Amino acid sequence: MRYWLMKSEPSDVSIDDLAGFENQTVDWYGVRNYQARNFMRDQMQVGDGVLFYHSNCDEPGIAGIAEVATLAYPDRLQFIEGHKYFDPKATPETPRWFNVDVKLVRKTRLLSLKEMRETPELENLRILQRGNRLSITPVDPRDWAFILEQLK
DNA sequence: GCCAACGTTGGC
DNA sequence: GCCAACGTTGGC
Repeated sequence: MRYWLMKSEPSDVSIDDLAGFENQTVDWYGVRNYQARNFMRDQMQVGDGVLFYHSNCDEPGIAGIAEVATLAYPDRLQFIEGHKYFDPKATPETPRWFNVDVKLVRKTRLLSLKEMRETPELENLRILQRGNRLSITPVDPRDWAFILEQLK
């Protein structure tokens, strides 16, 4: 059992969008970074905890709790010619990009990036490190427990 | 394998 | 819209 922070732009998929989806689940499409892909493909297990983070928006921060709902499988968008996420080097036989499904557990209050930065207990959180851009990062179990406490 | 040029991310 | 930080590409 591991814990993750996963960024989503709310203009693409927000926590409220997720709540409205069938089974409150979304396929985590569009990851085109090898490190983030490897986390999904090689490490994620069904039931892993997810902090659902709103990025590139007015109020960046953690907006809800979710969980990994499937093992990783090929991202279907890599095969769709003309699509933003099309990858000409990927084939169904040798897919390059993978995604898991993510299911909502519950929407929470917004734990803003600002508040996280002001919380000394969270200083080691990957998302707060300088220059961090990875859209998927592991979360230490103690950080997970601390954050869940803040979101009660 | 090096590294300059370019593209992307994402907070501000 | 700016731009720092980082990742990728491709010539050599």
